[in-house]
Amino acid sequence: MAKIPGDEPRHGKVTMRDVAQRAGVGLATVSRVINGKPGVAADLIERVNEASRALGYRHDVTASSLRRADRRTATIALVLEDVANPFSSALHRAVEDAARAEDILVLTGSSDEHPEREHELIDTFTLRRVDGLIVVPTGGTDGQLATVRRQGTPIVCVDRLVELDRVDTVTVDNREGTRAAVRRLLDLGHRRIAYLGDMRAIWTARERYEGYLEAHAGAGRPVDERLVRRDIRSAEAAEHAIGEILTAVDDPPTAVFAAQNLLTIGTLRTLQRLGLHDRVALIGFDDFPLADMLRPGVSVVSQDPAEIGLMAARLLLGRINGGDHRHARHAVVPTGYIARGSGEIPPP
Amino acid sequence: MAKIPGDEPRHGKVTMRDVAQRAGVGLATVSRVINGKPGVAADLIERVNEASRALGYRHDVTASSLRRADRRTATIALVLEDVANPFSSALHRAVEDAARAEDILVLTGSSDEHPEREHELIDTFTLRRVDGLIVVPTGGTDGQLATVRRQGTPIVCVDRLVELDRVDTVTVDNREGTRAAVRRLLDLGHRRIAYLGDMRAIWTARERYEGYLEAHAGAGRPVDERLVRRDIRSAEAAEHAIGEILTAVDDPPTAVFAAQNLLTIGTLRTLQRLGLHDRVALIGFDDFPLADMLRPGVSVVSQDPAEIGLMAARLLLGRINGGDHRHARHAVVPTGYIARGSGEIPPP
DNA sequence: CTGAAAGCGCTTACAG
DNA sequence: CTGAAAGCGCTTACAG
Repeated sequence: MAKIPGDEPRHGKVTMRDVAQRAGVGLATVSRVINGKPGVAADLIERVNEASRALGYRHDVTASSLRRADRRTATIALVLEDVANPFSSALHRAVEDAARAEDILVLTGSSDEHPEREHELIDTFTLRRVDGLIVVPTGGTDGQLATVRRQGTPIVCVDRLVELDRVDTVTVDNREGTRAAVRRLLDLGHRRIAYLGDMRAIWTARERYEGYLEAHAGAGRPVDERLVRRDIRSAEAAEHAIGEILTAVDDPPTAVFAAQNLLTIGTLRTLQRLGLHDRVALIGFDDFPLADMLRPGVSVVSQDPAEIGLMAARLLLGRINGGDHRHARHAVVPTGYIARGSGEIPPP
Repeated sequence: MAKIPGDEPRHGKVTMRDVAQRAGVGLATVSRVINGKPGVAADLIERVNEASRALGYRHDVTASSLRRADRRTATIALVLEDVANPFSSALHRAVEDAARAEDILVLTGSSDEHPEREHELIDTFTLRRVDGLIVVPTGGTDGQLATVRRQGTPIVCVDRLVELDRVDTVTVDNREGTRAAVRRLLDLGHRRIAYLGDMRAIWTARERYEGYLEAHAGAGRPVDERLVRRDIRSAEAAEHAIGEILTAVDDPPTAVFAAQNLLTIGTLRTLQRLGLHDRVALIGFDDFPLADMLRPGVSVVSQDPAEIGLMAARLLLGRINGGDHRHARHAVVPTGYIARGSGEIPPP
């Protein structure tokens, strides 16, 4: 930075040394008091605190972590798909709040679902010596995660199941949430229920499809493969796919289950375009803003990203705060069902 | 953290000292090469790079910043209203991308519009010695911002105007965007246009209201105070307020301008409830997801948070990278208008 | 152009 | 219980 004449000395220049001097004690004692270590005489504690207050001393966490035995930096990192998408940002906020309660800072990064990018982020964060990592894994970095974990950094994976030694996971019950919702459609009398699913490479997508199959099996109903489209990755692709199914199949579906946000919206567009939005039932997985304002309101299987984030933060902070366990834990956060109309349309 | 027997040594333990040894040079030379400083013999550069690569050396930015004259940490901080709201998170993403291009990390925090919380965040971030600060200011921390700036940290304020020495700002043209939109309604023939506005304490809210007044003045039309409600802070309050205006006023408005996201949605709810959504025109300030899927589609004055974020990042990084100026700069990002139907409804 | 030494702000053995 | 010294991983005067 260019030096501008008017500049004051940069940042609170009062150091521990200053506090020690003013309190008339050694540097080590100040350190002990600041860190709340036991075994310091009460009057010294008093003097240090007073000097610290009088001078406006501000502890430098970064510098302290350098020599510290445990290297703690009071920082954790959060690797998301994209900080700008609603699921990610709600998760982010929940983690921020949980971390703040312990004066821990949160670093974030967006992987955009690219393993290389995720790898890079994990690399950056571990180099900055974060105390722990919460990751929505792309699936392509298991080796790296295992290594980082073995080197001592606690890790919690979120949203997708990973099976790594001492790595905790938090997921929702994708399978059960889907099964229950599809079962509702079957119970309403629907016999031909289309299914739109995300990339098979994604664990959640596979689980949700299993739920769809289980619902049919549980009701003793066959699945018509022609009503199923998987590996759909955008709203546009969903628009197209469901359009095909609705028009090209001779015996078209009377209901649709869209296994992801964007696919729900794409389906909706096509239903509106074909004028079928009041005749074909629709349930989506994952809620979205204004779903209640549409006509009909869109029924969804809802997840609670804030709850997921809180859970992940708890597991991580638990390990960081001395409770590092030998075994991996897996928390499952329940899904809900929000009936708004579209999922309650009966078959003709 | 509890030490688990199976743990490997924590983190890449190869240090600059190791590289120096392997390359057969002094520590200072390694530092010079890593930092790309001029005046090192080509063959030494080669040897250092080779040793560095062979050993898998990873530079510790945090440690380096401790002794560094400019104290740079390759970190900037972003103080948002709430990382989970769409405007904030889009801004966040844009800043992340711009910072990443220069290998700079972004710290974020949510002020929730509370000055005390904002103060705390700025405090935390400066203590961690961030190289710069991008802030969506609550308005209650001007003194702190001025001090931090004087101490040398570049600052860019976003979304709201602040007038502080050497603090840059990025805003949108709230006034002009509003004026143009309201003018459209006037040109359509509307004579009674209701106005719903956010807290007067917020600069953007005041600016938008000015735009509403200017449009009327420009068209030589009077403003009826009974159609104006300001200091509205939630969708529910907007629902209520516009309900009152539409039913209690003897000569009800034929159009509504909602000066903020939530207010637009609240208005929409009431219009739908009263069955007026196809008869009363509506324009909102700030776009929102699925606005195009509603019936009618909701017309809005749109801002581009990604553009705002990019702009802010550029101004900040410019100052950080040696271009610190004496004068404050103020960038204004233009707004757009998206016609989707609701704003195009003519008066009866 | 290059390296040995000092030092950034702190913590941690090590003596007392 | 307390303090002087060494050291965390690096950068920066300071000599050569």
